[in-house]
Amino acid sequence: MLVPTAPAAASPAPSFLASALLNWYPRHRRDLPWRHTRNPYAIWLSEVILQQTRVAQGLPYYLDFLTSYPTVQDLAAAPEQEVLRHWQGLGYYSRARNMHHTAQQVVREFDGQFPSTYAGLRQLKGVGPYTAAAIASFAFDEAVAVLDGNVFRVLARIFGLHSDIAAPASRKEFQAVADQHLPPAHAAEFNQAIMEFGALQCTPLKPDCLFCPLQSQCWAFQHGQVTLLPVKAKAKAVRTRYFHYFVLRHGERLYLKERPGGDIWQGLYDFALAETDAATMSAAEVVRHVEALGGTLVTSHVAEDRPAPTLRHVLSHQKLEARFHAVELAAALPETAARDLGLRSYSASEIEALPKPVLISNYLAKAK
DNA sequence: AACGCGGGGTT
DNA sequence: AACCCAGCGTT
Repeated sequence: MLVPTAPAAASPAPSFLASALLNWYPRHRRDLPWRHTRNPYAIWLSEVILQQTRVAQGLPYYLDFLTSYPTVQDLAAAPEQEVLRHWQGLGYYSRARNMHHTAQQVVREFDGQFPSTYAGLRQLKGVGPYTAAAIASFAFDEAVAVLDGNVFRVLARIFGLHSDIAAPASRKEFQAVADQHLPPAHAAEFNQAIMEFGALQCTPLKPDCLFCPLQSQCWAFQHGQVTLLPVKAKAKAVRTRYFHYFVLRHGERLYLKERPGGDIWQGLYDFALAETDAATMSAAEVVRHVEALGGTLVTSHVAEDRPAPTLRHVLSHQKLEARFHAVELAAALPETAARDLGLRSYSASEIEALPKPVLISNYLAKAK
């Protein structure tokens, strides 16, 4: 513990950055629902939803989750599949699985109370450095600076920091600067302000430097390097994958399958799948695959004249080209074979209730 | 330190 | 088409 050389009651003068941001924030802040609460559960919910997600995209999910699960006990008591269904369309589904796990842990081990410190929050699954700092400051006024994409960008420009923000080693440098400028008595306000400033004023492209209150003190503006900062390593090229889905129908029911771990969309449901290195698949090969699944086709061939509908789906790290081969079965799949393959038949209303990737939702909406 | 993990909006 | 978003967990 450092012993202050000045009287303990005297707080240091706020930095120019803190002064400017704390003046700017109340004039420009958006009115967002999670800014009206000090409830750690609601704040945690909003922060997990907003990881790598824009406010506009996350807002309806936040409202739905608070309505469906008003308390951490409600969330903990829900089946994981139902939680994933509510999360459907938000992406990065491990967030939902971790959130559900953490809700159960908070109820079981902490009597429903969230840890009230950064270090305590950091122990929770799905709560990393950013989210722990956000909850600790917003809900408990702990003096710890948040570091997210906005903060990296603002600090890089204001102070002319040229370290690659994609490199984990840069975090220490940026965290030190952020902590240095954080006014301990206004931690929550400062954290909200610097992120909002990054989101609205100091934007990635075409920042509003003309009307920026920090213009004269901004290293990047003064040196004409606003467009060059922050420095960020380019993401590696995305790979293309070719999915061939077999949409097996028997009567009014379709066969679906829960996706395993180790790939995209863990815990969500899609159809029987063959991944190949070719975009197309011959009718004969479709028949072969279906028969390998134990399926008996109504007709021995698949119509060649009606090509399988193709949907392209872009993820940040993969490009998917998916063909949907619709097949009518003459009989239900053999029980044991279906179970070994993880395939089960579902009615339309059951399918509606299953968590599904957007790609599958899009196909079902289109095929209707 | 590097990598995998979604989906959507903006330019 | 490229970039980015209130990041985190695993290896």
